[in-house]
Amino acid sequence: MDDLIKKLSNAEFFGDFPESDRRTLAELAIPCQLRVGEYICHQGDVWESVIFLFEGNLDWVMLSVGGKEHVLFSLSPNDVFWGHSIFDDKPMPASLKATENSTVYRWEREAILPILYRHPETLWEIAGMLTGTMRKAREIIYGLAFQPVAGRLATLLLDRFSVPDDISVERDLTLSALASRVASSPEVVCRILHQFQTEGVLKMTRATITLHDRSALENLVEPS
Amino acid sequence: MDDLIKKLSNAEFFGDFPESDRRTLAELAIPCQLRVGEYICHQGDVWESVIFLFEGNLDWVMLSVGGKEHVLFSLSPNDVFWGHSIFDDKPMPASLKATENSTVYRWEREAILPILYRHPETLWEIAGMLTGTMRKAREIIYGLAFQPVAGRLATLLLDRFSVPDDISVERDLTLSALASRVASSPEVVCRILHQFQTEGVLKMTRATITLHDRSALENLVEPS
DNA sequence: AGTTCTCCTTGACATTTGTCAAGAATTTTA
DNA sequence: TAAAATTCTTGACAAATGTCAAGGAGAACT
Repeated sequence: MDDLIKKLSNAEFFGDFPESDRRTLAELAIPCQLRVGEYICHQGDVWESVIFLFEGNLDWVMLSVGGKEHVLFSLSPNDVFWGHSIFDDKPMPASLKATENSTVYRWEREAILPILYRHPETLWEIAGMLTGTMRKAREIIYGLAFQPVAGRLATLLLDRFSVPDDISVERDLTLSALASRVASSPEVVCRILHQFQTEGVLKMTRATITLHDRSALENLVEPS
Repeated sequence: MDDLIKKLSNAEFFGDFPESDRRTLAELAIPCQLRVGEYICHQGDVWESVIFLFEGNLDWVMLSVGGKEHVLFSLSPNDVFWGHSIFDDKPMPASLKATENSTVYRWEREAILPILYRHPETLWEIAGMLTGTMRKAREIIYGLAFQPVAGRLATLLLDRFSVPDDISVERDLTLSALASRVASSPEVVCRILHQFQTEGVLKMTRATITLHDRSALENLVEPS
């Protein structure tokens, strides 16, 4: 409990609240334990909740009628996520799925609104956050509309290699997981990765990927 | 001027303001006349403005490095649009381009904020509107990630034929315009439309499209 | 150690989509 | 009305992507 209060002080929105409000928040929080693969919210449900990810990892996943999945982004520990339904009472446009065993604290709209009203400036922050999400969505649309799979994959890899001097990363995503992030199939992703290897851009083992030519990836993004 | 005040009373957000605030808004408004093809805001610019579309039509257009365009949505008369930069001071992710000669009223952030602060509930409405925009973005991503061009085109046509008993619509969009809305090329759109015609789904003349089989289009959307 | 399971890899092939080019049809402009 | 510009249409071809199938490699479990 005290642990939660401490963590909340570093969280978006709640970090600027006075200690007393954070305490109230912690008291009202509904804890949820999620196993890998479990969902905390389902596409199509009206879900008027806010969550704080204490530990673990959640993917924001779109499901197609045909059963395919597209992962738009992930939540990491300390992230706060506002269910769309809170703002407009409509069904959720995607699902939140645990990719690791996760600990989540959840608030219902009715529980959190009174606290929120005490801090009008938070609403402005929320607008900023929503705008940020729209920008992310725009990047995804840009990739899908203008870039081939190789370009989207390059973007994803560059994101993983974001620390400039860290040339090696663990292969923690399966080909299927990669595919569902670039809206393609595992086979195609496999081929493109090996093509990168053939071109000397990177080197793969079963456990890691080592980047040899960052600029080659950068040139692949938005080629012309 | 009085005309503007009257129109603002039917607009989102401002419609619930007291008359006096609408008057102030009208006084502060910066009028802009746009010719077809002109832009009111450019992708990449920091643009801290709100606009009210008095007359005409604006497209929200993404430009790729390669010079291609993707139209995400359009603004119609009476629509209010909040520049992203207002909320987070970052550059605009797309451009607003006039597709007809248009009359627009614009407010700078500094001008409109004081009025906004008098109506805190408006901030909640803004959050709802931003959420709606995110839902639209999600639909676009869904189409690009899971549906072939024919499916996206079917969606677009169904949208045009939204009035159930109106079987005929004007062809006011060129093939290029259609293509830039489904992220494809004019040739491909042309072919698919003719294919629809061959299948008896619709009939085209140079000026109109007549729908013969609505359910065929509906079945094309999210096929399996 | 052996079995089972998942994941990776690759080839072959079909389908979709993009692109170029050329000519016809139409509209706009002079 | 003639000329110019745009738009539509079609064929031919290339490139990208999806899909199926089969086998191999490694990890997990018993």
